[in-house]
Amino acid sequence: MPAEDVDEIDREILYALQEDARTLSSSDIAERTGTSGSTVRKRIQRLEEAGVVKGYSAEVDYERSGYPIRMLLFCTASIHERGDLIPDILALDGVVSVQELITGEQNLLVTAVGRSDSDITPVAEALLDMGITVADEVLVKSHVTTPFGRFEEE
Amino acid sequence: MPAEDVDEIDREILYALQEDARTLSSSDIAERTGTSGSTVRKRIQRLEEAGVVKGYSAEVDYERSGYPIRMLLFCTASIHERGDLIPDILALDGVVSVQELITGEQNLLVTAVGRSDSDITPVAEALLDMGITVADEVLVKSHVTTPFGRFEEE
DNA sequence: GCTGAAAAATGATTTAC
DNA sequence: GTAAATCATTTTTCAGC
Repeated sequence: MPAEDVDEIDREILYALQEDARTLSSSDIAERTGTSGSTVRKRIQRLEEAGVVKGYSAEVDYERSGYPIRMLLFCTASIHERGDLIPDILALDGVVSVQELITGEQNLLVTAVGRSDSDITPVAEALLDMGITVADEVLVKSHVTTPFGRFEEE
Repeated sequence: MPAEDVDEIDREILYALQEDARTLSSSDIAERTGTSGSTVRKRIQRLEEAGVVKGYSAEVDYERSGYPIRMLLFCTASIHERGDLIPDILALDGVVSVQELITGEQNLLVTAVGRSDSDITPVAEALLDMGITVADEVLVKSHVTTPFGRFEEE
């Protein structure tokens, strides 16, 4: 499914599912798109199979669940190992996301959460053991996300 | 609901909901926790009301949906305006997340997506109009997240 | 606070158009 | 892409532990 095949109705479906992936039924979304529940159901299935929808996840406030520390680890990995290391990095306790960076000083950005700074130290050590240099650690105070659908003026 | 009141069963529920927030029913999760569907349902409600669960969202592969560019914008805002500006930043076309940074050179990290670099320019301009300095722009090649439950050895 | 069971409501699937 | 009928699930409610 090429990206061009994602049309306006698909974008509305994607937006709705980003707002509320658990409660909204296909029929609920159909009301917003002016289509039918059947159509929405088929389109969602197509979007899932195409990997446009990677999954559905609860947004957890880690701070309120006992993990108030959120740290960004800016790292450098050897460029030809970097991709292969990502699964191992994701498996480390506390790591919640990994991004490969193209421009900038470092080429990896690892985000980890913990109960205190001392939970982050093992992550940094494990990265070093993998041959990854941790160049900088930045503490995050707050983190908010928002759904994205389309650009308003096209 | 203080963070201490999130017990092991709650963490299992949170983990399950991070893995699949749309398909898993309370009864499905109950099987994994060794409790009943009724219990899981009540606990989910409690976690939602306490704000531990902020919402449920589809994880969209923006690249496959027509927005292949993902950019990190490292910014500096005046510290006493920063919090108030976040809703305005989130409202900008293409912005998908905003993080307040404590340590490091900059105090804001804005993530934006777009069809090309030229979609990011208006975001940077809008930030400047808000009095926010964009110090650095880093292009992201890939971005993966993973659920987090608890630290293995406590 | 947790459980289990019945009733009620809702969503998914199938089929045909 | 839509619509209707059927089928399967889930949520709700509540009595009981």
